[in-house]
Amino acid sequence: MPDTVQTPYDPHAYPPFAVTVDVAVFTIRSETLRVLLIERGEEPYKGVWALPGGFVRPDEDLDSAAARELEEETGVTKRGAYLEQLQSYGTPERDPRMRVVTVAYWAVCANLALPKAGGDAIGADLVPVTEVEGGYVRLAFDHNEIVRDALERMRSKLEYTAVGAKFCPPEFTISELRRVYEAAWNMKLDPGNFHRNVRASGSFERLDPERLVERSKGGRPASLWALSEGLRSPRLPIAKRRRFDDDMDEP
Amino acid sequence: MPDTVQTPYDPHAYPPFAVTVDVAVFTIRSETLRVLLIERGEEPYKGVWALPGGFVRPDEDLDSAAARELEEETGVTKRGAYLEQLQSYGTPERDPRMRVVTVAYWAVCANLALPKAGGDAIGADLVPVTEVEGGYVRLAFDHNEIVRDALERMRSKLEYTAVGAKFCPPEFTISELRRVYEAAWNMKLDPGNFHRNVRASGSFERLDPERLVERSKGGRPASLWALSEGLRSPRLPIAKRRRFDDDMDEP
DNA sequence: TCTATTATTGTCAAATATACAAAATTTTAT
DNA sequence: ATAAAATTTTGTATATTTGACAATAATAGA
Repeated sequence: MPDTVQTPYDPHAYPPFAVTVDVAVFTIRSETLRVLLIERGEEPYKGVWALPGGFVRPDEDLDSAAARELEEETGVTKRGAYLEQLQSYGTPERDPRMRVVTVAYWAVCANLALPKAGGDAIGADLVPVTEVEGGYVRLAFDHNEIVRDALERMRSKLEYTAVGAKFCPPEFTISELRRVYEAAWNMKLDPGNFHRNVRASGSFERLDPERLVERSKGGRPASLWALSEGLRSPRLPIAKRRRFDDDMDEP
Repeated sequence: MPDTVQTPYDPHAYPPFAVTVDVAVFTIRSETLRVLLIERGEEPYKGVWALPGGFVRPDEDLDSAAARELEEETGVTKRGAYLEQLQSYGTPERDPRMRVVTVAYWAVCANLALPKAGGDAIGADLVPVTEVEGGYVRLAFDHNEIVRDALERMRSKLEYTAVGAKFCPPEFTISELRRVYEAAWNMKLDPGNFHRNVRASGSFERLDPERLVERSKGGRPASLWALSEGLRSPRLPIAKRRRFDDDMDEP
């Protein structure tokens, strides 16, 4: 810009920032979409629930820092999960200590073990996202906003990618996958139509002529399926987020 | 994590980072989608083309910093453009001077004036994105990657939001809007179907019984349209990115 | 006036989605 | 053992949406 005589800012004084990563880890437990929260053991916000996260190390990539935080809190390595950058948050007052910009990530894990407190956390839990979205759980910093944005991104990605499979173990039935969508979107989906969409998406493949029983409760045994290769974008959406009768919320 | 006796990292030593914003400003000029680039006047990468950007000031919001950079380089205020955060880039070696994390934004402007050099730029230009995507223009830092990601996000948002209208002046014809899509996706769209989709999207409204002529070349005069209110998500996609005969590239 | 050009509306067939029925194959209850 | 219920899977009829393209409208320019 046309810098006049008096420049209000010296571009050579790089203002010092701290940079952190925070990760919204989603999983499904007892038919409920949950987010991993830790209870902070240090000021600021000591004793308050927050997303797992921490400072990016001097020689560490942002993605690596997020993967490290993910593994520290869950024991799950990057290969066993889906991890994607969301966006950054950096209002000047978001951390009372100093100027901190956080790079937020979201992750999806299958069958997350009940987390143990560790590091600077005095507690940890898998909290139903309805409690966060409903405002019943107040999080530290701007983490309520981050969770809201992460949920929106995750729910939207379910429509046109195969990321939903990351909520399941490597081998899963189509009904198990459908229950992922039903928990994440809080709505019922038609089993027949969902089945057809999964097959047509081209993102999944049936495991040989196997059958699965164990999943109790009677009914015809289901075939096992797996992600066909990596996590490519499927040609067709797995499911559209539209209403299907039932007592659940509308989208 | 189960911190053992020897912790490999002291969490109280906040590693100092510099934080910048970089903005990929898109516009359309002579039927061509272009991105605003500046020629750096300072080391590193002096004389190399780069995205406009700069350091976030100590008391400045990230969005404000991006809006400031946008206005400094284009003279366009946030109200006249669309500005959205993309994501952050922070590999340790991306800036040879020091550890810099950049928060990338993308913006859409209508009728951008040919930019003047200013500040730490010795040149500026609106470069066709094909030259950047084709690898004919090598940008400073990781800005080639940022432009690629910004393009992908922008093109994808054209499908299900009304952001394309921001390439046009406040009042525009449906054909002008169609040419935005055609330039951005590098493909022809069927005029009739596009017209129907715009009307059905619910994101635009026709300006009273006005007509427009001036847009030379003969033909029936077109109605003027405008974004109906802010930039909400339309109920229906404006256009699907599928082929329509012609000599342009396939999607 | 006649032709070319662009805008707008309309039409029809193909593709897709939705609702729902039916068949297959198991567990659980009687 | 038999019946009933549950669950997966395939199929089908209808409605909706899309894509291709025709038809009409309204102008500029020759």
